[in-house]
Amino acid sequence: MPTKIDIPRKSIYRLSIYQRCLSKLRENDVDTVSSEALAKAAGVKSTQLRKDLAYFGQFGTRGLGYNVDVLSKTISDVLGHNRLQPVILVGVGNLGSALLRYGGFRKEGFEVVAAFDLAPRRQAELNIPILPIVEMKDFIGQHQVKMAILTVPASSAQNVTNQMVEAGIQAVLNFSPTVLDVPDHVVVNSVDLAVELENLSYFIR
Amino acid sequence: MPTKIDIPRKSIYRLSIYQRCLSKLRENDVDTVSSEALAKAAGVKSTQLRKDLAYFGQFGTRGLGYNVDVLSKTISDVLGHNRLQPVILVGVGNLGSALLRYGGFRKEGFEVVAAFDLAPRRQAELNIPILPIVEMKDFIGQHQVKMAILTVPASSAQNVTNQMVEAGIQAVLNFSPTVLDVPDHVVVNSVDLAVELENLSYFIR
DNA sequence: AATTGTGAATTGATTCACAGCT
DNA sequence: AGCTGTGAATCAATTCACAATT
Repeated sequence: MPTKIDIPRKSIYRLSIYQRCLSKLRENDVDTVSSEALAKAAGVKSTQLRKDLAYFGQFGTRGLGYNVDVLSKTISDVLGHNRLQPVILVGVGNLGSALLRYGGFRKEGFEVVAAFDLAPRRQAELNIPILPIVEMKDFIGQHQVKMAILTVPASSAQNVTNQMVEAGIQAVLNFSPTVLDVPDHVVVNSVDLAVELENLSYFIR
Repeated sequence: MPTKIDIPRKSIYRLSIYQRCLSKLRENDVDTVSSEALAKAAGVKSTQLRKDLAYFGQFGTRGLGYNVDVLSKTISDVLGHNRLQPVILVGVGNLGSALLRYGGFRKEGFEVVAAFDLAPRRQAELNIPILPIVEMKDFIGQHQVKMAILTVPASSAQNVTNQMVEAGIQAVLNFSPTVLDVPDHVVVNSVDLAVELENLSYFIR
């Protein structure tokens, strides 16, 4: 794992966006696209798109643009997003169970293989096991799970996170409204709905 | 509205985080806090916290720190987050109805006053009206709603957004996996779950 | 002629270092 | 003595400008 560390996280985010735009182009049987056009679809400047791609190599043809298939494949490779990645979800409340039903993850390459809760209730319509949280550590170890979605209340978020990290989780998508303290080798992305709303409300007159 | 435009959006985000940490301190009857301590709780450097606050004025006492109540009140004022802000939610699918049930918004100062869907089904357990989307424009106008949560499929997101903006919506919290095109006076914050996961997967070995 | 790829310039955000209060 | 507030310095990200390539 050589250079991963010094590529801006924002560039990685944007790669995912470019990827999505490329899929749309592919559906429409477009096979070549300029940085100008792709950047417009992704809502960024064309120079930024080119700089983002430059971190990983050269994929375009001057005078012509990018081959949609090639670029799409390349970005998939870079994002390491080729094999199905197993994920667990912890905290089967309102938000947690909605995300389980949502299911849009699978086609993006993620499979929620199990969910955990302090007091798991059977949910017939979901076809994944909902297990008591005491079994979480063993499960993570046995199934070599590296990613987790955290949808527990703020009060237990840090505690649950500690357990997950101890068991080997390396990446957490955190929906709990709290700041998580994790060791350096663990990555956390937080989505805080209240903060997003608050932020918006600042900008309206 | 003079200076709003040149304060970094990231600072505004962090204000919300500070606010949450302050609430926790208040619950514990702490009445003074240093920038060092508060910054630690928020997961940032103390100089950054002080710089963030400096955009709005001087609220601390040198040698002592900040008064928790005063600072909390001040941040509320800055965020314009004092009166209950009405919000609509559009797209009552899995994610949409989960957010409606979630309800954590109210205590943060936001009230979801109505939800809209192409084919609204009555949902007894929710005590807000779920209305057909054709009534959205009138509703926005009549109730002077300025904020919307968008949870429709990507394919209709832009179309629905155009209608909302025409009716007077000024801020959108977008969960649809697509880039929205809006006029300058409208703010969009996007939460893209698949992108967040993809981003994490890049950083695990 | 068109469009990429990239050093240089610019703009923006963070951190440092310390003067100024209490 | 301790801690805030802030100009200066550093670090990071974006945009410009244009040479290189098809």
